[in-house]
Amino acid sequence: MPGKAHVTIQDIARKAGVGVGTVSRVLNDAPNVNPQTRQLVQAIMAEVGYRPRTAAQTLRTHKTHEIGFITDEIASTPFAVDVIRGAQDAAWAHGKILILINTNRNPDVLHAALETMLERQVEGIIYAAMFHQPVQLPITVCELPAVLVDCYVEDRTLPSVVPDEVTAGRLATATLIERGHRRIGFINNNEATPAAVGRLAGYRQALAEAGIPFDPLLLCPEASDPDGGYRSVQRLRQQPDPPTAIFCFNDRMAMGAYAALRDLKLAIPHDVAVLGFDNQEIIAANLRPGLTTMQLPHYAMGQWAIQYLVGEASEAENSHPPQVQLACPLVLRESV
Amino acid sequence: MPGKAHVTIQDIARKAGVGVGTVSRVLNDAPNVNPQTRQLVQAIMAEVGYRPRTAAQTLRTHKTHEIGFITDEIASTPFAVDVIRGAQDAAWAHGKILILINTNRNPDVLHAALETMLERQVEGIIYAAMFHQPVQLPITVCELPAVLVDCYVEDRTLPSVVPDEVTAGRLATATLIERGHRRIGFINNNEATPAAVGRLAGYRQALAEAGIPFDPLLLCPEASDPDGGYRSVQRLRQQPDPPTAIFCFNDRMAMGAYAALRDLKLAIPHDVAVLGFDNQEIIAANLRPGLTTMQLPHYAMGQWAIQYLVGEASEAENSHPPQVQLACPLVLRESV
DNA sequence: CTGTTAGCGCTTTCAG
DNA sequence: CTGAAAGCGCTAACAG
Repeated sequence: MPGKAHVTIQDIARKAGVGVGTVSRVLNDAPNVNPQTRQLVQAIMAEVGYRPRTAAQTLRTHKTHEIGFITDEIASTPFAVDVIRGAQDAAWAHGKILILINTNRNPDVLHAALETMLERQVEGIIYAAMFHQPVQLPITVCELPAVLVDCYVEDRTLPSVVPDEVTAGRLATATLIERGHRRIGFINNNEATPAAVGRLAGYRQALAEAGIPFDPLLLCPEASDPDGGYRSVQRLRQQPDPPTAIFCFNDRMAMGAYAALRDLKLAIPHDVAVLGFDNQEIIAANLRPGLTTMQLPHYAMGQWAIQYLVGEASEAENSHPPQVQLACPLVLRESV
Repeated sequence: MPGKAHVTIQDIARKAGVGVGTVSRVLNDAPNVNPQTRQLVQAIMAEVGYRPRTAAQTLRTHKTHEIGFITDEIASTPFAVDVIRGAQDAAWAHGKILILINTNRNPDVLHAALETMLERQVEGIIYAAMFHQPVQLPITVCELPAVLVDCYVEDRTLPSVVPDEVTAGRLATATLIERGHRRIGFINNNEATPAAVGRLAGYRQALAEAGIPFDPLLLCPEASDPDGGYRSVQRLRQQPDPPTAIFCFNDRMAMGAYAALRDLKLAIPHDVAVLGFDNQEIIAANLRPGLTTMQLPHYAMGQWAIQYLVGEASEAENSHPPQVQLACPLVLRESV
């Protein structure tokens, strides 16, 4: 007598003195079952610790309740986990489970990952990049519903959800303008990413709306780290008519800006207001004074991706794959 | 004629003029197949884009190649993703795929998650906590191989992998001693976690090994945030014989220590050396001078968990579940 | 080396 | 309301 075999629907059918069909029905909460019978069957199931085998159900129904989640690289940014969290929470709420594969930016792995997911018959695929960027994907993705998170394909043939960089840049700048500032410096990332381009557009838009002319002297493209922020502030403050407020591409640059301002004996926000981007708690909440900053909608993007995938069926072949932009909330602290 | 049905092994068998058995054999790289036949079959498979259905294989073989990964809460610490990365990379290397469920510390979700994984017949379960701690788990886990990451059960009945806090505390302190310091302050977390208790033990051990008497005045239990670090340094430096080196429970406290030292016009490391814990890049690499700190083996723990699960079969009912402690490497920068 | 034949455990008509 | 029967797509003997 080998190790105890798996308890099947047959076993419990026999013990209950009913047919397997009936057992299957109570298992799936089908309505047409005699309450008495149902109770009996359930009791026996509980007693023997019966557990349906997912593989068998899947083979029969062709429903896996799985969603593939592929990332280019999980690690890079600390808040990127929020995308996973958002997706995971939403998936669980919808009775779906997440299959996770990290490609480490390796095209071969990506290809294999896609293949694996196709073989598993996942119900949809989420491809998440760790920062807002255009991507190229093997066409295979098209074989089933897919959503891009924090990235998009140039030809827009795949649905995608990204942060609304322009509005965020505009909101950040407008916040500074509302505080009475007219000379607002923008320390931008010197790489032409969607984030840099979008936020700059938003910055100019806010300026225009307030009737403030754009001054190229106030724009500082730099390396997106603390040093870049430090150098930019030095440069900015050397000008004849220096900015009284500074909008930084990210919190790390803002960190450098704080250091530069301190070295220049300038008080925040009294002498110069500073506004960051990313809301990296470790920086934003711990800087003195607390850094006012914009928050990326990572959790919301992960959530949206799942919701789109789950609801997609009802939309039946929508003409254009949606290209959604999610708002970046302002996190107000004491630096403006 | 409905939407094209899935291409099965039967289809390709027919097209190739062979039996399904043969097709199955080439699919599984079985040795006993005529090279000619194999090529033919493979060609046809490629041509029609055949893809084996995982569910069918699983139902038949009872092998899922899945490993469940359960976390208590993904978000809290930014470096926690490294555990996932380590596990994911190792899993992929072993042909296993990860099923991810985040419980948000909800016992009901945990229970349901376990149930789901059992139904899926995962080959093993990893339960990862987001910081080193004892945990309680429903016994269900015992039904299949499980590994605890960054946590353990009090009775040690489940294998677990955690950071070697004692050795880390000893190494950190010894590093300071080597630099010639005799008065070494330890700003510890004021909660009695394994990390706090272990590192303190290591601190005392290193002191003892160097023949330096332990001075309770140099021990500062505090809230593990920048403010706690700031306050501690103020207190420590007020003493008649103040420490010339400070070991901080984490980088955030070290961040506060830097601020306090700056306010006291004390230079790092010239006047006072500072050593942190966690190697949170955003802090450690950006502080001036760069913070020397200890690194938690997150990636390695995730990796170890998978390797244990995969290799476990060969160990055949080992008497005691292993309780592994992984080393925390020292990351040398300029603060000591 | 290869075709045939049983099922894996479950769902789903189809008759009662 | 319920039992019986037919597979889902694949693997694994078992005879050739």
